[in-house]
Amino acid sequence: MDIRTLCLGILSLGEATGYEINKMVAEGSFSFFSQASFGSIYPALTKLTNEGLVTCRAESQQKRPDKKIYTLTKAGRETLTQELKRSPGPDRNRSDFLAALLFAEAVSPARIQDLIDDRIYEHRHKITAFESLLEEDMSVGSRFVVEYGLAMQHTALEYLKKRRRIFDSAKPERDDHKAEAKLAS
Amino acid sequence: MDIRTLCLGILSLGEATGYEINKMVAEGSFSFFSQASFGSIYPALTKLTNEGLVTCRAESQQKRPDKKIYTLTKAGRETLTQELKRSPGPDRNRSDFLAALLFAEAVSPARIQDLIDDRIYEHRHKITAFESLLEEDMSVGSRFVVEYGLAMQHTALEYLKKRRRIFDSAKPERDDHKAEAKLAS
DNA sequence: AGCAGGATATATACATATGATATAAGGGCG
DNA sequence: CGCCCTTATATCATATGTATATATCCTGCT
Repeated sequence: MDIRTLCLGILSLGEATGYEINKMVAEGSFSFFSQASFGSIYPALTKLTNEGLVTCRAESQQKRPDKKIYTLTKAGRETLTQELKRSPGPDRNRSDFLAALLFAEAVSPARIQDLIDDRIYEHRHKITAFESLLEEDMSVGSRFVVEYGLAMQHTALEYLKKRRRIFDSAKPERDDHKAEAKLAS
Repeated sequence: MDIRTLCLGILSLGEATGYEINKMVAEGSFSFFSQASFGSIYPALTKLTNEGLVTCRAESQQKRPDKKIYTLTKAGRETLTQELKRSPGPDRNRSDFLAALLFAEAVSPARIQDLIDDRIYEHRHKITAFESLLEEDMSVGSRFVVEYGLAMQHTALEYLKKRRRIFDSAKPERDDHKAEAKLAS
Protein backbone atom coordinates (compact mmCIF):
# COMPACT_ATOMS: atom_id res chain seq x y z
CA MET A 1 0.00 0.00 0.00
CA ASP A 2 1.47 3.30 -1.01
CA ILE A 3 1.17 6.52 0.92
CA ARG A 4 -1.58 7.82 -1.34
CA THR A 5 -3.83 4.88 -0.45
CA LEU A 6 -2.87 5.21 3.20
CA CYS A 7 -4.03 8.84 3.11
CA LEU A 8 -7.29 7.86 1.41
CA GLY A 9 -7.84 5.26 4.11
CA ILE A 10 -7.21 7.65 6.96
CA LEU A 11 -9.47 10.26 5.36
CA SER A 12 -12.18 7.60 5.01
CA LEU A 13 -12.37 7.66 8.81
CA GLY A 14 -12.93 11.43 8.81
CA GLU A 15 -11.46 14.64 7.46
CA ALA A 16 -8.00 15.64 8.62
CA THR A 17 -5.04 17.90 7.94
CA GLY A 18 -1.66 16.69 6.73
CA TYR A 19 -0.26 17.42 10.14
CA GLU A 20 -2.88 15.25 11.82
CA ILE A 21 -2.32 12.41 9.38
CA ASN A 22 1.35 12.53 10.17
CA LYS A 23 0.64 12.35 13.87
CA MET A 24 -1.65 9.36 13.46
CA VAL A 25 0.97 7.51 11.47
CA ALA A 26 3.86 8.49 13.72
CA GLU A 27 2.20 7.90 17.10
CA GLY A 28 -1.38 6.67 16.88
CA SER A 29 -2.77 3.23 16.23
CA PHE A 30 -1.38 3.38 12.70
CA SER A 31 2.17 3.50 13.96
CA PHE A 32 2.39 -0.25 14.39
CA PHE A 33 1.92 -1.16 10.75
CA SER A 34 2.75 1.84 8.64
CA GLN A 35 5.08 4.73 8.50
CA ALA A 36 5.26 7.90 6.53
CA SER A 37 6.45 11.42 7.08
CA PHE A 38 5.82 14.97 5.93
CA GLY A 39 7.98 14.45 2.92
CA SER A 40 5.63 11.85 1.53
CA ILE A 41 2.30 12.89 3.04
CA TYR A 42 2.17 16.46 1.76
CA PRO A 43 3.03 15.61 -1.85
CA ALA A 44 0.54 12.71 -1.72
CA LEU A 45 -2.27 15.01 -0.55
CA THR A 46 -1.46 17.56 -3.23
CA LYS A 47 -1.55 14.88 -5.88
CA LEU A 48 -4.80 13.40 -4.57
CA THR A 49 -6.36 16.88 -4.67
CA ASN A 50 -5.31 17.37 -8.28
CA GLU A 51 -6.82 14.01 -9.17
CA GLY A 52 -10.11 14.89 -7.48
CA LEU A 53 -9.91 12.07 -4.94
CA VAL A 54 -9.91 14.50 -2.02
CA THR A 55 -10.96 18.10 -1.61
CA CYS A 56 -9.06 20.70 0.32
CA ARG A 57 -10.63 23.41 2.44
CA ALA A 58 -8.32 26.06 3.90
CA GLU A 59 -9.02 27.39 7.35
CA SER A 60 -7.08 30.53 8.15
CA GLN A 61 -5.56 30.90 11.56
CA GLN A 62 -4.06 33.93 13.15
CA LYS A 63 -0.30 34.03 12.74
CA ARG A 64 -0.01 30.42 11.63
CA PRO A 65 0.00 28.72 8.25
CA ASP A 66 -3.53 28.04 7.09
CA LYS A 67 -4.89 24.68 8.14
CA LYS A 68 -5.66 22.65 5.06
CA ILE A 69 -8.45 20.26 5.87
CA TYR A 70 -8.74 17.39 3.45
CA THR A 71 -11.97 15.49 2.82
CA LEU A 72 -12.48 12.30 0.84
CA THR A 73 -14.62 12.67 -2.29
CA LYS A 74 -16.93 10.04 -3.71
CA ALA A 75 -14.32 9.23 -6.37
CA GLY A 76 -11.74 8.90 -3.62
CA ARG A 77 -13.89 6.50 -1.66
CA GLU A 78 -14.38 4.38 -4.78
CA THR A 79 -10.66 4.34 -5.48
CA LEU A 80 -10.04 3.21 -1.91
CA THR A 81 -12.64 0.45 -2.18
CA GLN A 82 -11.02 -0.76 -5.41
CA GLU A 83 -7.62 -0.72 -3.76
CA LEU A 84 -8.86 -2.72 -0.76
CA LYS A 85 -10.30 -5.38 -3.05
CA ARG A 86 -6.84 -6.36 -4.20
CA SER A 87 -5.21 -8.83 -1.89
CA PRO A 88 -2.76 -7.10 0.39
CA GLY A 89 0.96 -7.45 -0.20
CA PRO A 90 3.13 -9.32 2.29
CA ASP A 91 4.16 -7.73 5.57
CA ARG A 92 7.52 -6.05 5.56
CA ASN A 93 9.49 -5.80 8.74
CA ARG A 94 12.75 -3.97 9.01
CA SER A 95 14.81 -4.24 12.15
CA ASP A 96 18.26 -2.75 12.44
CA PHE A 97 18.42 -4.33 15.88
CA LEU A 98 18.12 -7.89 14.58
CA ALA A 99 20.48 -7.14 11.72
CA ALA A 100 23.06 -5.86 14.18
CA LEU A 101 22.79 -9.08 16.20
CA LEU A 102 23.41 -11.14 13.09
CA PHE A 103 26.49 -9.18 12.04
CA ALA A 104 27.81 -8.66 15.51
CA GLU A 105 30.14 -11.62 15.92
CA ALA A 106 32.81 -9.06 16.60
CA VAL A 107 30.82 -6.94 19.03
CA SER A 108 31.29 -7.51 22.75
CA PRO A 109 28.62 -9.46 24.65
CA ALA A 110 28.27 -6.56 27.04
CA ARG A 111 27.36 -4.22 24.21
CA ILE A 112 24.86 -6.71 22.83
CA GLN A 113 23.23 -7.07 26.20
CA ASP A 114 22.92 -3.31 26.45
CA LEU A 115 21.22 -3.25 23.08
CA ILE A 116 18.81 -5.96 24.19
CA ASP A 117 18.07 -4.18 27.44
CA ASP A 118 17.33 -0.95 25.57
CA ARG A 119 14.99 -2.89 23.37
CA ILE A 120 13.21 -4.40 26.39
CA TYR A 121 12.69 -0.90 27.73
CA GLU A 122 11.25 0.27 24.43
CA HIS A 123 8.86 -2.64 24.18
CA ARG A 124 7.56 -1.93 27.69
CA HIS A 125 7.03 1.67 26.66
CA LYS A 126 5.14 0.69 23.53
CA ILE A 127 2.97 -1.78 25.40
CA THR A 128 1.93 0.96 27.82
CA ALA A 129 1.12 3.27 24.93
CA PHE A 130 -0.93 0.64 23.12
CA GLU A 131 -2.81 -0.27 26.28
CA SER A 132 -3.82 3.33 26.79
CA LEU A 133 -5.03 3.45 23.18
CA LEU A 134 -7.35 0.57 24.01
CA GLU A 135 -9.15 2.57 26.66
CA GLU A 136 -10.59 4.81 24.00
CA ASP A 137 -13.63 3.93 21.97
CA MET A 138 -12.66 2.29 18.76
CA SER A 139 -14.09 0.29 15.90
CA VAL A 140 -13.89 -3.49 15.77
CA GLY A 141 -11.16 -3.17 13.15
CA SER A 142 -9.06 -0.73 15.17
CA ARG A 143 -9.33 -2.87 18.27
CA PHE A 144 -8.33 -5.94 16.31
CA VAL A 145 -5.27 -4.18 14.95
CA VAL A 146 -4.14 -2.63 18.21
CA GLU A 147 -4.54 -5.90 20.09
CA TYR A 148 -2.61 -7.64 17.34
CA GLY A 149 0.19 -5.14 17.79
CA LEU A 150 0.02 -5.58 21.53
CA ALA A 151 0.35 -9.35 21.22
CA MET A 152 3.40 -8.93 19.01
CA GLN A 153 5.00 -6.49 21.44
CA HIS A 154 4.43 -8.88 24.33
CA THR A 155 6.01 -11.77 22.45
CA ALA A 156 9.06 -9.72 21.52
CA LEU A 157 9.40 -8.52 25.10
CA GLU A 158 9.12 -11.99 26.61
CA TYR A 159 11.53 -13.45 24.09
CA LEU A 160 14.14 -10.82 24.81
CA LYS A 161 13.71 -11.16 28.57
CA LYS A 162 14.10 -14.92 28.43
CA ARG A 163 17.06 -14.97 26.07
CA ARG A 164 18.97 -11.86 26.98
CA ARG A 165 21.90 -13.80 28.41
CA ILE A 166 22.33 -15.94 25.33
CA PHE A 167 25.34 -14.08 23.94
CA ASP A 168 27.03 -14.20 27.28
CA SER A 169 28.58 -17.68 27.15
CA ALA A 170 32.08 -16.33 26.60
CA LYS A 171 31.92 -14.34 29.81
CA PRO A 172 29.51 -16.15 32.13
CA GLU A 173 30.27 -14.10 35.23
CA ARG A 174 29.39 -10.70 33.88
CA ASP A 175 28.36 -8.14 36.46
CA ASP A 176 24.86 -7.11 35.50
CA HIS A 177 22.93 -7.54 38.70
CA LYS A 178 21.81 -3.97 38.39
CA ALA A 179 20.45 -4.51 34.89
CA GLU A 180 18.62 -7.59 36.02
CA ALA A 181 17.05 -5.76 38.94
CA LYS A 182 15.91 -3.04 36.59
CA LEU A 183 14.42 -5.64 34.27
CA ALA A 184 12.46 -7.51 36.88
CA SER A 185 8.89 -6.88 35.89
CA MET B 1 20.45 0.65 8.32
CA ASP B 2 20.75 1.35 4.65
CA ILE B 3 21.29 -1.22 1.92
CA ARG B 4 24.98 -0.46 1.72
CA THR B 5 25.48 -1.44 5.36
CA LEU B 6 23.26 -4.48 4.90
CA CYS B 7 25.53 -5.61 2.05
CA LEU B 8 28.63 -5.04 4.16
CA GLY B 9 27.07 -7.11 6.93
CA ILE B 10 26.18 -10.00 4.67
CA LEU B 11 29.63 -9.93 3.10
CA SER B 12 31.15 -10.01 6.60
CA LEU B 13 29.74 -13.53 6.87
CA GLY B 14 31.49 -14.57 3.67
CA GLU B 15 31.92 -13.54 0.05
CA ALA B 16 28.88 -13.54 -2.18
CA THR B 17 27.46 -12.37 -5.48
CA GLY B 18 24.71 -9.79 -5.84
CA TYR B 19 22.36 -12.53 -6.85
CA GLU B 20 23.11 -14.52 -3.71
CA ILE B 21 22.68 -11.47 -1.51
CA ASN B 22 19.29 -10.88 -3.05
CA LYS B 23 18.27 -14.47 -2.37
CA MET B 24 19.35 -14.25 1.26
CA VAL B 25 17.34 -11.09 1.76
CA ALA B 26 14.31 -12.31 -0.16
CA GLU B 27 14.09 -15.87 1.22
CA GLY B 28 16.80 -16.69 3.77
CA SER B 29 17.04 -15.86 7.44
CA PHE B 30 17.40 -12.19 6.53
CA SER B 31 13.95 -12.07 5.07
CA PHE B 32 12.30 -11.58 8.43
CA PHE B 33 13.89 -8.27 9.26
CA SER B 34 15.10 -6.67 6.08
CA GLN B 35 14.18 -6.28 2.49
CA ALA B 36 15.98 -5.14 -0.60
CA SER B 37 15.93 -6.00 -4.26
CA PHE B 38 18.17 -6.00 -7.31
CA GLY B 39 17.39 -2.39 -7.93
CA SER B 40 19.06 -1.36 -4.70
CA ILE B 41 21.61 -4.16 -4.20
CA TYR B 42 23.48 -3.86 -7.49
CA PRO B 43 24.00 -0.10 -7.31
CA ALA B 44 25.03 -0.46 -3.67
CA LEU B 45 27.69 -3.05 -4.53
CA THR B 46 29.02 -0.90 -7.36
CA LYS B 47 29.29 2.06 -5.05
CA LEU B 48 30.96 0.04 -2.30
CA THR B 49 33.50 -1.22 -4.83
CA ASN B 50 34.31 2.33 -5.96
CA GLU B 51 34.80 3.32 -2.35
CA GLY B 52 37.14 0.42 -1.69
CA LEU B 53 34.95 -1.17 0.98
CA VAL B 54 34.56 -4.36 -1.05
CA THR B 55 36.52 -5.91 -3.89
CA CYS B 56 35.00 -7.56 -6.90
CA ARG B 57 36.37 -10.64 -8.59
CA ALA B 58 34.74 -11.70 -11.85
CA GLU B 59 34.33 -15.39 -12.56
CA SER B 60 33.48 -16.11 -16.14
CA GLN B 61 30.87 -18.71 -16.88
CA GLN B 62 29.99 -20.26 -20.16
CA LYS B 63 27.03 -18.61 -21.79
CA ARG B 64 26.02 -16.66 -18.70
CA PRO B 65 26.85 -13.23 -17.39
CA ASP B 66 30.07 -13.30 -15.42
CA LYS B 67 29.59 -14.01 -11.74
CA LYS B 68 30.84 -11.05 -9.75
CA ILE B 69 32.00 -12.26 -6.40
CA TYR B 70 32.28 -9.54 -3.80
CA THR B 71 34.60 -9.71 -0.80
CA LEU B 72 34.76 -7.39 2.18
CA THR B 73 37.99 -5.40 2.51
CA LYS B 74 39.62 -4.35 5.75
CA ALA B 75 38.27 -0.83 5.27
CA GLY B 76 34.83 -2.32 4.69
CA ARG B 77 34.99 -4.32 7.89
CA GLU B 78 35.98 -1.21 9.81
CA THR B 79 33.13 0.78 8.30
CA LEU B 80 30.73 -1.98 9.30
CA THR B 81 32.06 -2.05 12.87
CA GLN B 82 31.65 1.72 13.10
CA GLU B 83 28.12 1.44 11.79
CA LEU B 84 27.21 -1.28 14.29
CA LYS B 85 28.44 0.86 17.17
CA ARG B 86 25.66 3.35 16.58
CA SER B 87 22.45 2.38 18.29
CA PRO B 88 20.04 0.79 15.88
CA GLY B 89 17.02 2.72 14.65
CA PRO B 90 13.53 1.64 15.65
CA ASP B 91 11.86 -1.32 13.98
CA ARG B 92 9.58 -0.52 11.10
CA ASN B 93 6.69 -2.77 10.30
CA ARG B 94 4.48 -2.30 7.32
CA SER B 95 1.39 -4.40 6.89
CA ASP B 96 -1.11 -3.81 4.12
CA PHE B 97 -3.21 -6.52 5.71
CA LEU B 98 -3.68 -4.67 9.00
CA ALA B 99 -4.23 -1.40 7.15
CA ALA B 100 -6.96 -3.03 5.08
CA LEU B 101 -8.69 -4.26 8.25
CA LEU B 102 -8.68 -0.74 9.66
CA PHE B 103 -10.16 0.83 6.57
CA ALA B 104 -12.52 -1.97 5.81
CA GLU B 105 -15.69 -0.84 7.54
CA ALA B 106 -17.29 -1.09 4.13
CA VAL B 107 -15.85 -4.47 3.18
CA SER B 108 -17.97 -7.56 3.76
CA PRO B 109 -17.19 -9.80 6.75
CA ALA B 110 -16.85 -12.76 4.37
CA ARG B 111 -14.09 -11.02 2.45
CA ILE B 112 -12.31 -10.08 5.65
CA GLN B 113 -12.45 -13.64 6.87
CA ASP B 114 -10.95 -14.81 3.58
CA LEU B 115 -8.12 -12.34 4.03
CA ILE B 116 -7.51 -13.61 7.55
CA ASP B 117 -7.59 -17.22 6.43
CA ASP B 118 -5.06 -16.50 3.67
CA ARG B 119 -2.88 -14.87 6.27
CA ILE B 120 -3.15 -17.91 8.54
CA TYR B 121 -2.04 -20.09 5.67
CA GLU B 122 0.96 -17.86 4.98
CA HIS B 123 2.03 -17.82 8.61
CA ARG B 124 1.94 -21.62 8.70
CA HIS B 125 4.08 -21.67 5.59
CA LYS B 126 6.60 -19.26 7.05
CA ILE B 127 6.80 -21.18 10.31
CA THR B 128 7.64 -24.35 8.40
CA ALA B 129 10.32 -22.51 6.42
CA PHE B 130 11.86 -21.00 9.55
CA GLU B 131 11.85 -24.34 11.33
CA SER B 132 13.75 -25.96 8.50
CA LEU B 133 16.28 -23.11 8.67
CA LEU B 134 16.90 -24.03 12.29
CA GLU B 135 18.03 -27.53 11.38
CA GLU B 136 21.12 -26.11 9.75
CA ASP B 137 24.20 -25.12 11.66
CA MET B 138 24.11 -21.49 12.53
CA SER B 139 25.78 -18.94 14.76
CA VAL B 140 24.34 -17.92 18.10
CA GLY B 141 23.23 -14.64 16.52
CA SER B 142 21.48 -16.29 13.59
CA ARG B 143 19.69 -18.73 15.84
CA PHE B 144 18.59 -15.91 18.12
CA VAL B 145 17.18 -13.99 15.17
CA VAL B 146 15.43 -16.91 13.50
CA GLU B 147 13.86 -18.03 16.77
CA TYR B 148 12.75 -14.47 17.39
CA GLY B 149 11.07 -14.47 13.99
CA LEU B 150 9.53 -17.83 14.72
CA ALA B 151 8.07 -16.59 18.00
CA MET B 152 6.53 -13.62 16.21
CA GLN B 153 5.05 -15.80 13.49
CA HIS B 154 3.52 -18.10 16.10
CA THR B 155 1.96 -15.20 17.95
CA ALA B 156 0.47 -13.76 14.78
CA LEU B 157 -0.88 -17.16 13.79
CA GLU B 158 -2.46 -17.86 17.17
CA TYR B 159 -3.97 -14.39 17.33
CA LEU B 160 -5.56 -14.73 13.91
CA LYS B 161 -6.83 -18.23 14.64
CA LYS B 162 -8.40 -17.12 17.89
CA ARG B 163 -9.96 -13.94 16.55
CA ARG B 164 -10.87 -14.80 13.01
CA ARG B 165 -14.59 -14.64 13.70
CA ILE B 166 -14.45 -11.22 15.25
CA PHE B 167 -15.75 -9.32 12.22
CA ASP B 168 -18.58 -11.76 11.84
CA SER B 169 -21.05 -10.36 14.38
CA ALA B 170 -23.33 -8.97 11.69
CA LYS B 171 -23.79 -12.36 10.10
CA PRO B 172 -23.34 -14.94 12.85
CA GLU B 173 -24.54 -17.95 10.86
CA ARG B 174 -22.05 -17.81 8.03
CA ASP B 175 -21.34 -21.09 6.35
CA ASP B 176 -17.66 -21.64 6.82
CA HIS B 177 -17.46 -25.12 8.22
CA LYS B 178 -15.13 -26.03 5.40
CA ALA B 179 -12.80 -23.17 6.24
CA GLU B 180 -12.80 -24.14 9.87
CA ALA B 181 -12.00 -27.75 9.07
CA LYS B 182 -9.11 -26.58 6.91
CA LEU B 183 -7.87 -24.40 9.75
CA ALA B 184 -7.93 -27.09 12.40
CA SER B 185 -4.30 -27.52 13.26
C1' DA C 1 9.55 -33.44 -29.25
C1' DG C 2 8.57 -28.99 -28.09
C1' DC C 3 7.49 -25.35 -25.22
C1' DA C 4 6.35 -22.66 -20.99
C1' DG C 5 7.97 -21.21 -16.84
C1' DG C 6 11.40 -20.88 -13.30
C1' DA C 7 16.36 -20.42 -11.91
C1' DT C 8 20.73 -18.24 -12.79
C1' DA C 9 23.00 -13.69 -13.37
C1' DT C 10 23.56 -8.73 -14.13
C1' DA C 11 21.85 -4.06 -14.95
C1' DT C 12 19.17 0.33 -15.40
C1' DA C 13 15.11 3.76 -15.74
C1' DC C 14 11.47 5.70 -13.48
C1' DA C 15 8.51 6.62 -9.77
C1' DT C 16 8.18 6.86 -5.10
C1' DA C 17 9.74 7.34 -0.13
C1' DT C 18 12.80 8.95 3.40
C1' DG C 19 15.34 12.33 6.16
C1' DA C 20 16.92 16.76 6.64
C1' DT C 21 16.02 21.31 6.39
C1' DA C 22 13.30 25.86 5.99
C1' DT C 23 9.78 29.08 7.67
C1' DA C 24 7.05 31.12 11.36
C1' DA C 25 4.90 31.77 15.81
C1' DG C 26 3.15 30.32 20.41
C1' DG C 27 3.70 28.17 25.00
C1' DG C 28 6.08 26.01 28.92
C1' DC C 29 10.07 25.77 31.87
C1' DG C 30 14.22 26.75 34.38
C1' DC D 1 15.37 35.52 28.61
C1' DG D 2 16.61 31.83 25.97
C1' DC D 3 15.71 26.95 24.74
C1' DC D 4 13.05 23.46 23.17
C1' DC D 5 8.55 21.40 21.99
C1' DT D 6 4.22 21.86 19.40
C1' DT D 7 1.54 23.59 15.65
C1' DA D 8 1.51 23.83 10.46
C1' DT D 9 3.11 23.79 5.81
C1' DA D 10 6.52 22.70 2.23
C1' DT D 11 10.68 21.29 -0.58
C1' DC D 12 15.06 19.01 -1.90
C1' DA D 13 18.66 15.59 -2.24
C1' DT D 14 19.28 11.10 -1.78
C1' DA D 15 17.81 6.24 -1.13
C1' DT D 16 14.80 2.75 -2.33
C1' DG D 17 11.30 -0.23 -4.83
C1' DT D 18 9.04 -1.74 -9.13
C1' DA D 19 9.21 -3.06 -13.45
C1' DT D 20 11.71 -4.22 -17.25
C1' DA D 21 15.71 -5.82 -20.37
C1' DT D 22 19.04 -9.40 -21.72
C1' DA D 23 20.58 -14.18 -22.21
C1' DT D 24 20.86 -19.19 -21.24
C1' DC D 25 19.86 -23.49 -18.99
C1' DC D 26 16.92 -26.86 -16.62
C1' DT D 27 12.57 -29.02 -15.32
C1' DG D 28 8.18 -30.53 -16.01
C1' DC D 29 4.07 -30.74 -18.81
C1' DT D 30 1.56 -31.88 -22.86
